[in-house]
Amino acid sequence: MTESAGTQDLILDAAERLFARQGFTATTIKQIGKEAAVNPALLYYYYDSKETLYRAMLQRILGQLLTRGTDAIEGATGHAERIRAFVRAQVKLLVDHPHFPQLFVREMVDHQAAHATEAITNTAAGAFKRLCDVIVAGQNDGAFRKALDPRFAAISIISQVAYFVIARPAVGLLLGHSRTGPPPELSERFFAHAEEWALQALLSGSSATAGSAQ
Amino acid sequence: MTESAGTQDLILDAAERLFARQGFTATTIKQIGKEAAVNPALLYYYYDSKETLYRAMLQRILGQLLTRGTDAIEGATGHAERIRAFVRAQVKLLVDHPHFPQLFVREMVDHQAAHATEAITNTAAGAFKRLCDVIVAGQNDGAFRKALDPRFAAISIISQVAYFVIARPAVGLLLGHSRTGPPPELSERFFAHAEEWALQALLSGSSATAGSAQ
DNA sequence: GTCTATAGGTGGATAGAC
DNA sequence: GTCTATCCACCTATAGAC
Repeated sequence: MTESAGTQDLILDAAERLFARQGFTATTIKQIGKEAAVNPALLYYYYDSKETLYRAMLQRILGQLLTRGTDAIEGATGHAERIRAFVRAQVKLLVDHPHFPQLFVREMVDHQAAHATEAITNTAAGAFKRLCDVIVAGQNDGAFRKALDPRFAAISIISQVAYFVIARPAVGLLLGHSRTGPPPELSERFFAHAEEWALQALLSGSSATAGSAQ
Repeated sequence: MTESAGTQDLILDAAERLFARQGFTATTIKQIGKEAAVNPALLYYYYDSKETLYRAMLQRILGQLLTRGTDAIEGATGHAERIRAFVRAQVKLLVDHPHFPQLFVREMVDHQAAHATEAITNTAAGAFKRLCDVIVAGQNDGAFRKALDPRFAAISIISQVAYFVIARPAVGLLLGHSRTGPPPELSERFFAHAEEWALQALLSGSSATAGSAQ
């Protein structure tokens, strides 16, 4: 289909890189033009304004993420495996779209998710709800603790990997490395840990109640 | 001491609000002057540049956070209570300094924590290490699972509350509310959940191994 | 569709009066 | 210490040739 990437794709790709790295205000039209190797004035042929370009860029990446189902969950057998599959899918998504975490968090702090409201609402009705359903199913089968609020549990599960990639510089420093983040091998180990952690928090049958451990 | 807040404090307060809300580039000197009710040119009497002002503002809030110990941990008796105390201290810190999460995350994405490296390193040697020590102590006493990497466990614990406040608009939407975030009562319940979640993930004595739950 | 040239506006920063 | 006035650089956006 797109044998050679069209001019629009070049522009959107460049905009995605720069907006992710520098944010909306710090990124200039001229930078985007240079990064995309097209004339800056050309951006106004395709988009009405910088704001419009930003929205188009954001909608494109959000669309890519949404179409990408969480089918891995259904494929997995057993409650525990479904949870693991979800975490692995989350990791894969963030690894495949390295710009997403920064764009997402910028959209949070810069616009209170104003441009991503619809996408997040769809996520709430899609992937997030599926994770909640898996948790509820596990609770009904007695595998997972019934005292848990499934929505809260889902957020706790998501937060581990999300925070790890968003606060990458801090995590790097906390783990004794540099602000460029932990080395890949260590990240891999954390992601494996995240699966275990989520499962242990979910599983019923703990011999000690939370309040009694000394 | 500071009967009436000095001009510098007015400026730093205004800068803190605006930098947190809008970020470095989107915030102008004139806005800060207006917000602080002082003449914009006056900022250059106290600070060499916008960059210098930003750094002063950031160092001030980081200093406030660092001096604030995690003494609650030592005060608590029992491994479980120490974990709970840590999470509660984290929540209190973020509630008392509502600008901090946004400033922190902006420093991550905008500068890769370049201006916060020292503060984070101190955290790594302070509060974070204390949390790790509590986990190790619990492991040595057989209360907490020995298979856990204490540093990873600490990050998983921290991530829950951190992500909740950073991604507040998304969390609000996922929980069925608006992008202004979940209502206070719901946030309180999540923070209580976060304590339980962390403990259950830590506690040993789960009857099922993670891999065998069906 | 793509480029040149430039208008119009704003931002960071300074000079200098008070 | 605080304010007025202003300079210069740069940014978004447009007009118009090709």
